[in-house]
Amino acid sequence: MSSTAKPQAPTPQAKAPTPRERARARTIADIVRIGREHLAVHGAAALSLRAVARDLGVVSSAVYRYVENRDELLTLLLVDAYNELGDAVDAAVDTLPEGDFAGRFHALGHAVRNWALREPACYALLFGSPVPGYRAPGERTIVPGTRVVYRLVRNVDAAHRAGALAAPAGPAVVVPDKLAGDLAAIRSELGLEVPEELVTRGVLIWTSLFGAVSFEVFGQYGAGTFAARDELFAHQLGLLAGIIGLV
Amino acid sequence: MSSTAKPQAPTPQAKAPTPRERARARTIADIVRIGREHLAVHGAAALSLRAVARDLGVVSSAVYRYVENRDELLTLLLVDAYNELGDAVDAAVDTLPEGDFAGRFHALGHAVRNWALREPACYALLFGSPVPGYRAPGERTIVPGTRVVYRLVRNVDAAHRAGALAAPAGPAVVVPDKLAGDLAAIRSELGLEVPEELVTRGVLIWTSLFGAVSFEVFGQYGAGTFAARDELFAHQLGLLAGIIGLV
DNA sequence: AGGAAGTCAAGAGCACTGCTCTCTTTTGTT
DNA sequence: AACAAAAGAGAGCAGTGCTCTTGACTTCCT
Repeated sequence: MSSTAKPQAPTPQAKAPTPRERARARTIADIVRIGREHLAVHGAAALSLRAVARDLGVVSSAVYRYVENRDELLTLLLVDAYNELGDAVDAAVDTLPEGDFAGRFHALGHAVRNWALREPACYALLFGSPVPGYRAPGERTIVPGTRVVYRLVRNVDAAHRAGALAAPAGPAVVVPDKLAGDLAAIRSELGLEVPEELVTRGVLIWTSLFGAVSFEVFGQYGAGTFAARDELFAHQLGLLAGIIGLV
Repeated sequence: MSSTAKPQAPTPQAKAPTPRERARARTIADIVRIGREHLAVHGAAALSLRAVARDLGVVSSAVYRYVENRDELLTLLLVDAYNELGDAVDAAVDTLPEGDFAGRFHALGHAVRNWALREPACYALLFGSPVPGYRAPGERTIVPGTRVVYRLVRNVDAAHRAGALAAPAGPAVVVPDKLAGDLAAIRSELGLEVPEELVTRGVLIWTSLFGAVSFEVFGQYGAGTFAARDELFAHQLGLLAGIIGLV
């Protein structure tokens, strides 16, 4: 369970949680816990409500008292995983002082990778191919799902404000007009001071970070091609840091 | 169907394909074609042999005469998709002259993205989360699965041999010893002349390319964040080209 | 205190899946 | 024409998501 998963208060008067509500919340938490175990063992697409019910010691239809259907259980697991990843990233980043922008970037990257290797099934649920027939409800997943990228771009923005960003490496590339509109919206929504051209570089290191992690978690590197995967990833992080001027 | 899918010749005397073998090969091709349609509509995990049998106009047990089980059908689809992607990349790259290394890199990137957007389910099968319980047989998938990355690194190597690679952008990053061993093996196996440090950059642009495509295909960009996705991708390709010195 | 309302577990049932088995029909070859 | 191999049909097993009904229990309000 994620530490930031708040106990939901569906009733208007959220003052006194009745014993019934307590028992209900506890059962739902058990379902999520068992669901995560099944997810880790069998994968997302093979997540079975009946199997969860068996492990819970209850008949399959009883689970539907707590979880509307299989999709809602997936949503619960999705939010839980997003928050766990966000917590891991926050904890790793907060270890370093605010001014150590490059160190914080590396800490963020390693935190993502370590969590992904520790929970490959959860990572696949978040960043792998979408589960067929399942559509994540944005109103419940957008906020936890954007924690990592927000943390990433805010770190870059803070480095820019502090004047700690080196001149971006590589030849200057012009930002086309249509793209500039999107970037302007992002900058204003997040209150960024970093210029547009660096926002695109931030997006690139974001997608590249997860691209590297996905290739490793999903087994695209093949069996014996890379034995030194820790070093490979650290090296790639260094290159990405250079792209955006985080030295 | 991929144009490079060779008709398999299981019999020792592969001289005269009997009418029975012809009919059998045709039926298998039909199964793969219908399987691809189902893959595109319902996704990989929901691929159903019974549904394929229905569309084939045959009872479910009959398809087991042609395909050993569901996993083997997945393998057939996997190889077919790998070859289709490889063909698309080859065709796009071969449009440009051999000496236009930067143009060929951009063509490769756009070919990957265009194919992925055209066949998102196939792309998810190749580069998304692994299908639970399915293990791709390496002896059948490694060769078609490495066509794109080989084409990518060979293009970089050719550019290096031609002296067309600019000095790599960004600060110099040392390659640790353990990683150097892996890189040496890759260089000798592929007969590369490009130095180790640039091989790591090649690996980075490889993973970054597919990271960007995956984020777009798998919907990680959210609903309305990026309206100018073509421009965003082209811009990212330009940045990646700069990483490796392809100007 | 007692009844109304709400909650929960259980079980049957429907339609679907992968896969195996047996039986019958088709088909190519001799 | 006869025969053997290949292919199709159908039943069946164990599993899935999900719905519906039934009975038991708890909580709350009058």
